[in-house]
Amino acid sequence: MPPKRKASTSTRGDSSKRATPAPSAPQSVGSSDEYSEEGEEASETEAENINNAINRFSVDKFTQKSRGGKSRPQDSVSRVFGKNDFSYLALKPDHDNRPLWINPAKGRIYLESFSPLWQHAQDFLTTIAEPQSRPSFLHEYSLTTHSLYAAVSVGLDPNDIITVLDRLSKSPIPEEIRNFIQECTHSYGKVKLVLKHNRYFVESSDPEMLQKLLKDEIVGPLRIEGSEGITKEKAPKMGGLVIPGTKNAAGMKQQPGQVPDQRVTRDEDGPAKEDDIFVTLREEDDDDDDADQVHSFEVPTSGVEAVQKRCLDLGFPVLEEYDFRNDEANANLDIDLKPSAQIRSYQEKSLSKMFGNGRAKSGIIVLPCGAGKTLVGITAACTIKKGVVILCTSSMSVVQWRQQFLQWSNINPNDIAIFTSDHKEKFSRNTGIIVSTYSMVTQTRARSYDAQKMMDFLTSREWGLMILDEVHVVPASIFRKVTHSIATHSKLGLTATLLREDDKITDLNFLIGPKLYEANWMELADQGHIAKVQCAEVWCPMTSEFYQEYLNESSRKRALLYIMNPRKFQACQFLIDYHEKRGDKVIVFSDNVYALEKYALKLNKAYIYGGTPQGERMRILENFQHNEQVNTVFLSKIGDTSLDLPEATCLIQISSHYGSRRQEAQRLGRILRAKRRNDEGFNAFFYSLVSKDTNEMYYSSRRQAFLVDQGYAFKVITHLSGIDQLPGLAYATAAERRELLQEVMLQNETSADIERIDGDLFGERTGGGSRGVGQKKGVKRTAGMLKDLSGGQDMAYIEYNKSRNKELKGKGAQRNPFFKKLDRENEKRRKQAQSMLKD
DNA sequence: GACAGAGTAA
DNA sequence: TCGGCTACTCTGTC
Repeated sequence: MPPKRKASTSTRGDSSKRATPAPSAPQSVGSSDEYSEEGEEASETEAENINNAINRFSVDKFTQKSRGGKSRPQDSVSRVFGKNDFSYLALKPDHDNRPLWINPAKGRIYLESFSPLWQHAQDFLTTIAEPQSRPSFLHEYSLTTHSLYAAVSVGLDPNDIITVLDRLSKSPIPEEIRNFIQECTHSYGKVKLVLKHNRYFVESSDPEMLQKLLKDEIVGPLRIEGSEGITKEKAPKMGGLVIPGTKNAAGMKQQPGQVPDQRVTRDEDGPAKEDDIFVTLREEDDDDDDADQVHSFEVPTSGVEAVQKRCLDLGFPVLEEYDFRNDEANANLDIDLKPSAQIRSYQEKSLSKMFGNGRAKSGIIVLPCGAGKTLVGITAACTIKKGVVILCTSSMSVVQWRQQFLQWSNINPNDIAIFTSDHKEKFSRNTGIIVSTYSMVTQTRARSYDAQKMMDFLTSREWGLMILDEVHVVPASIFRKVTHSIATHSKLGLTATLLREDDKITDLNFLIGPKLYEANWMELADQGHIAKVQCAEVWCPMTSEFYQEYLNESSRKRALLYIMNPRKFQACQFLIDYHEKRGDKVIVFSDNVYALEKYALKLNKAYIYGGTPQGERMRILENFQHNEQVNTVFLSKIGDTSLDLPEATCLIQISSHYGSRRQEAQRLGRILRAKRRNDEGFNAFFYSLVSKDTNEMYYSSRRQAFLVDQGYAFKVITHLSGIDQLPGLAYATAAERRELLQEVMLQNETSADIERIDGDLFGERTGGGSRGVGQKKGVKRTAGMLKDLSGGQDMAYIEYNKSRNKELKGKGAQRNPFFKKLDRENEKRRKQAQSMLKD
């Protein structure tokens, strides 16, 4: 088989799996003759399958034509692409100069990122479509109803969308896409949800639309009797709104002739004619129907979510806008950005989407961690200048938000209050900012007296803005209540990773609002706003002892084995040593607290997990940040969300939560804000330690999907050169490794079932049957034997291991005392390890 | 300030 | 694809 052809086809096979579309390139595909000389070999690969299909083509050619449905022109390889054959789409003569391919069946848009028009096209596409995958050369976007709603909400006209799309596309816009855009956009903004005096009203200037809703089986019954009314409303003008920290409110609203902001266009040098792509988009909003009559009816607070969801399903999404400049009912808050706070171009872009027409639109802004999400939130608050509620996931980030507010704005410290379990402050004046956690606000059980009073305060008034940090958690069943239990005129969701492993993420479209802006990570890295990162996956072989146990354990217990793999430990030790010598600050992540503690104590490093008291967390982080001696810190998954670790430059991941893409991305985000990022050739490092030939490999690939979509490339490291020469390498001898294995197995069984310890160490062995997987008895027994050989049943061995003996003593009586003792033990050791930090 | 207990996310 | 398991946060009591 000619290698050349094989290579080319397999490339196509691979790429179609990820970003590359191969959408409609009839000319580029060879004729059937070229392929027909291929032999009929057994199909091993996908590429092979494709070839076989091509070979069969001559037979299928006629049957296919006679098949019903639309008759599209077919060519030699149409059969292969099936529904994805778009060869009927004609290419424009100058298609080479245009960067977009469009898939009419799925609404997917593919952008050639090497095109000179790339920058323009990207700005446009992020406005009208959702980025799916942005690797080096070809970016994939998806045109969805939500993305189109968002586009219209920032002031784009459907015809403009089609015009610009057409200008950028290699082929004329397919009919399907035109219709889709028209349909999605024409009813947008017809229905509004308005908060007035703590009551919600559904408003529309079109009485028919309202009638339609009142007749709807879901919305109708929710109406509060006798609340229909007609009001006159004057639509506000955009003019004069300036987002603090920016030169002007910019974004889509620049005057056609105006020279665009330098910072925004710094690295754009496309042909001059392309600047007018956006001219059509910069026209003023069609607020022609100013002073229109508005019809409305009231819905109860509890019904708001249902109404929003229903309207979205019906195809007229509810618009939530806050005309804060004309709001006289709520007191103004005295707040402004400090002059020193300079907003970056992408922050400005995202804010201009939010305040695009002079009012505040609810929605979500997606920025990588370290790119200044907090500052975006603060700027939004400074623009609206009304009462603000900020919700975070942990008490730690509550403190940080407050600090950031004090740092970037001139807010009076008395006007910004914290509401968590141990701080229940109130602001002294009639309006202010409250920072709290989701769980504090959604708490359903009995509250302490103070907390209840605080909640009453929160729910009894109207707020101008609610900032939802880490907004991807909101769709979770109880957190979503916050969106309506606190009355607010606008909502701003912030997150780095708009991802969940379940399908609730789309709920955010009606819980909060559309995605207003999503940054491109690679671009921010190129511009020096976030650090460049080298990603690597380190493959650590399992030692034979560990692998033996691994093969014989039920899946649940396997995890601990591959996390505690001595080779992984060594790799971790080596990498820490290597990077500390380079002067890096290293964070090690472990999802598993047992492993976290084990690693940290063995390597004599500080660690933080959920049980670490607030004060101690602060102290450790403080030291990590400023103390030259403390260059490594171990974090449990508490570090995934909301910890602010400005100076880390290297990250090592030793265990993680299954295939959670969010976690991976969030962790990576921890090193993106490195201050040295602008040094020549500076790189941050992200290592994922994976035990070879275990489930971890599979999870790891799943986890990386998001980052790969963001354009990151993972290198695979199979050998760390010099690791064997490292002085003081842990678990270098077989004896040490056996001891570790023994400990791990014990721990393993301890957490799984306390009774087992008796059987394992003191009781009689009852063969394979007692240990879970019954089917593989023969193998199990062998494993038991191996374990015995390794010292498991040997009392002498146990005597050597004093601390373990102590634990075993406690174990005999009851279940709980054992755990208590174990915990106390761990606590003691932990304190010892960390007391060194206090000096 | 420590601890138990409950509820939640993922 | 599903469900388990773990970590985390908050409350209230001592």
